[in-house]
Amino acid sequence: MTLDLQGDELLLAQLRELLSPSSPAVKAVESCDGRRRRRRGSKRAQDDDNTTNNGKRRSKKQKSTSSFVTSVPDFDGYRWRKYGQKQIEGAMYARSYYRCTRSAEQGCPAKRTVQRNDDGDNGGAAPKYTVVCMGEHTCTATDSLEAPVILETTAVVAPGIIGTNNRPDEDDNDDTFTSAGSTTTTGTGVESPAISDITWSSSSCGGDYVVDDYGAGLFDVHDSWASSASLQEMEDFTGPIRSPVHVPADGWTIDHFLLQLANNEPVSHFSSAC
DNA sequence: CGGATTTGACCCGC
DNA sequence: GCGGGTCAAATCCG
Repeated sequence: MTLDLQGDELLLAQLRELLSPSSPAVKAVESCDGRRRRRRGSKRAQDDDNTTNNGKRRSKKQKSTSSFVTSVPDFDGYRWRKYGQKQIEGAMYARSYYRCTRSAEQGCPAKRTVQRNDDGDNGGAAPKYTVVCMGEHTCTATDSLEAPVILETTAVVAPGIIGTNNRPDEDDNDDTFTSAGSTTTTGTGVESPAISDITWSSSSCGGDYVVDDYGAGLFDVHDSWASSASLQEMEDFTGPIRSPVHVPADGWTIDHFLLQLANNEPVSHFSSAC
């Protein structure tokens, strides 16, 4: 994955630019550098006697975590709500903390952190992000807008999915892409997340392992299809799914996919529809 | 107006 | 004590 990858990422970047106007995430970025947010004081220091010590603190250990590296971190099929951002020691970019938007309604424990990799120069292409998922989704997708549909190509993007910033020229808060905001639905709410050359690893079963080749092979790039299929068509997922789209089985969630990858199992849900 | 984001402070494991 | 993870008020934005 050297030259081809760069080409793919170039294409990705171009697609991002094409679709970015529809992305609220980009707006967020723009607003970020456009005007500085006013400092807001936290009242914590004043009334911390009853606001912080009410036993609501987390337990730091998460049972199962899985991580992967992707240039499209906002792919997931779920909606995420950002609840924190932190500059990590030794990391060039801040780490963002997300939890499932249904954590409140349905008590979904799923969380994830997204951190842009310090991969320096990648030719202005999409930067890579390390996404660490913690906990599994217990929320149902029935009432949500997410009906994960995996495209086979890394270059294919869902409406709004890639509208995230991924701007290599941002140096500080460019990981403020919004996963939640990017999950714009089209009609039936069918979503078509795209995975771009992901590198998976899992610590859920002890010991990390990387499935770089696996992921790369799974989501092989089909430039020809990606470029021949018009973006308009791709945006219209209310209709029948086109052949290059892999439709997951019932009850599929990204977690299943994560688990399968983590267990080095064949991803049977992704039957080749080509 | 309600949901999402920002961000400083706080908590807690190591 | 340090640093990562979380909280929650303030703010933004559609």
